[in-house]
Amino acid sequence: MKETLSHTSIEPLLEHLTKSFPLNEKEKELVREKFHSRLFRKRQFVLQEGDVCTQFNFIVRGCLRSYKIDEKGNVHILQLAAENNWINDLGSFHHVKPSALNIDALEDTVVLQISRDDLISLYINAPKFDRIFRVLIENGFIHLQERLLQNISSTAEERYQSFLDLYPHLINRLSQVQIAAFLGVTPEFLSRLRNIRSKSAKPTKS
Amino acid sequence: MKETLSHTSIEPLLEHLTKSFPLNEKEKELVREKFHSRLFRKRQFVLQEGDVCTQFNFIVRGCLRSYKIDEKGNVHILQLAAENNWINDLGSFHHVKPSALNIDALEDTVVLQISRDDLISLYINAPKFDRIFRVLIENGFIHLQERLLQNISSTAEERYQSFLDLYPHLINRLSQVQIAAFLGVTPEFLSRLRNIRSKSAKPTKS
DNA sequence: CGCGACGTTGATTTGCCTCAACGATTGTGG
DNA sequence: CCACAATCGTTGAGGCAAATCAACGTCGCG
Repeated sequence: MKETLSHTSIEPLLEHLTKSFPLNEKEKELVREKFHSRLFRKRQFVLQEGDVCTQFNFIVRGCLRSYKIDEKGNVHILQLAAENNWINDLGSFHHVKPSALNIDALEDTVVLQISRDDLISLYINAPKFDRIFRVLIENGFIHLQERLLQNISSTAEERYQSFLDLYPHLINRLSQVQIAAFLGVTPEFLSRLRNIRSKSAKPTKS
Repeated sequence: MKETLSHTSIEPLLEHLTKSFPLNEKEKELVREKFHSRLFRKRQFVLQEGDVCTQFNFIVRGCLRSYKIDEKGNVHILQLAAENNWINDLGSFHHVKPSALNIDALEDTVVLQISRDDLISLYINAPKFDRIFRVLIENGFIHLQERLLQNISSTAEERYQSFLDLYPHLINRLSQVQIAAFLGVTPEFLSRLRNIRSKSAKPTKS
């Protein structure tokens, strides 16, 4: 990966935003002005528990996770976010209060960030962003709802299958430990799940 | 409960909306024009699995639940919503596709409804509603995220305690069956949980 | 009044966790 | 570039939280 971010294009973000609604030149200029790129190395923190989440993060390249550590020290991954995805702690961001979450990098990752103040000024300068971010958050809400539904109504095996369907681009980029923490099972149990599956799966080439 | 809805006030909704941002008279008039009240009797469906969710529902009085029925016939409650809360299937509503959820009434319930088309016209006629609904959905997102976090990182007992803390106004209005379906445990197990708790809880009056 | 939903309790089962051990891989400092 | 440590993925044995199945008294409602 390049060491310098000077050539990091804001194009992926503009493209992503215009998917909801077309932007005029003034609005594009606002985006170019308010968002700033930043590189996070693998394992580097983007947000640490106890800190206030001050930035909205759009991922240009790489992969981040948000997670909570429970009192026993177990890691529970709330979100996995790769290219063209958003990640932050919305509650901490909006209410300007300490976050219970950590966000860190699973790979070297380039993000485009906007601060809370700049986002608010974006809303004020161009109300279209109210609409765009409304739609973005609606989509996030829908995705979160499906994950919760999955979580409360499925077995670990079904959740694993669902993960394979929904995150095909990530299965070869993440360790089993991370996948297990996302599914909400131990790595040992995920290993057993995969083992059982591979035995029962298409014994065609016998 | 009154049989007629003719006197149902739209005031609770206006009050709720102005909590985010003040509305001018024109905007209030739009709300009065676009929202319509409706009564659902206990056990009546507001939305049935397979149907498209065409309405945004704001609860004036009563209590609704959204839930999914899994292949074994078990009920999993996604949301419990009482006075001054919103409930719908946002995914079905926005993408105009069949819902996987049911919504029905746990009590006789009065809601104020707005259709998808009317909501869109609201956004077009007064962009402030883009902002208001952005904030509403942000709050819904934050709440949903906390629920998911709770769900993946806590035991049934902790979730029950959390429910007592977060929904004090509902504990005496819901049957244990409903609470269990919300917590994601069987009614039998919830009964045992309560039993153990009441034994270990303050033996002050001995 | 009768019937179906509710809340409880007991016995048994099960899905997943815990702890422990191992070889294979990764990565890192010397 | 090697040596050592750390992490990873796997497997086994045992344990626990919660589900399942069954039975029974109670209560609200039609």
